Amino acid sequence: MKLTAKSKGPSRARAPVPDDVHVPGDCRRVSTVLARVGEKWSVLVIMLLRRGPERFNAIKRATNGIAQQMLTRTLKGLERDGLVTRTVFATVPPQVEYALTPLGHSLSGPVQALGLWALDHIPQIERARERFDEE
Amino acid sequence: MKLTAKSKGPSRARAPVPDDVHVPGDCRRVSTVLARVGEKWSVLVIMLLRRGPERFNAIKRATNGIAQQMLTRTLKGLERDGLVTRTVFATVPPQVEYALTPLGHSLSGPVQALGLWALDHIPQIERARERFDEE
DNA sequence: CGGTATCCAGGAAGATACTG
DNA sequence: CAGTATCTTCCTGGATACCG
Repeated sequence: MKLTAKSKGPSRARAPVPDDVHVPGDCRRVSTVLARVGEKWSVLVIMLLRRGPERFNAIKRATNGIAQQMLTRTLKGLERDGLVTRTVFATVPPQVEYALTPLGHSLSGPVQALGLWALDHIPQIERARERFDEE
Repeated sequence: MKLTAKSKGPSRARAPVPDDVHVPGDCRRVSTVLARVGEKWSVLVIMLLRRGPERFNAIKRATNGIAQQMLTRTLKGLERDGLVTRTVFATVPPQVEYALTPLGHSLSGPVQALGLWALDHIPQIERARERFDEE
């Protein structure tokens, strides 16, 4: 979403450029990133990996409660987006290390900002929810 | 995500993280905010309302393609979190105006930062996805 | 105009069992 | 250790119809 822009109507209609730029295509693509951030475990893993590479079970322990397959899926999603690398060492038993890519590190900045905002305002949000739910 | 209070069932989405050791309670609460941001339409509506209050159908037109009920749900969720206000004018036909609260305005900052990051890095992410999907 | 009420498809999250 | 394979629940998003 062009974050300062106004929608103009059906994207198939035409493309007369208005006073500001709203590109529906960009909008859709940005939302795939927001969706990734909104996933339950993705951000937790990203923040964890900021401190350095970790092995599968170390991440699992650190996230405390994630189902094994959910962690597999989460890591695969992050790897697919180029946010995390997966390195297999041919040892016995096998050892797999996950690490943030530069892209992943770069994402962790804005995500951290959002997280800090949330920490700051969660009491206010939770009060609003309670008030709303009372009716 | 269902942002209604405490789910206890073991098989619910967004099951509670155990209260003990490694995951601080704040983590869980932050993730409810991230989940809201990850919803398909929430951020779009927030960004739209930054420029000023809008009526229901104006938002609907601007978001271009949202189903009416999805907009109702989205707005209700934002209202519940105290991010948006809903004002009904007793006119004929009825007129309902939605506006960002100060809390909503405040959230739009970090969200915009994340959106700009996404715009900047989407090509890189999409290339990574294509590469990954080739195998 | 601005909603509810239904119903539906798809997928996210999870529990559990098995494997190289 | 680090995964797959299966099966289940139920949430998200959406389509459609009706209402005050």
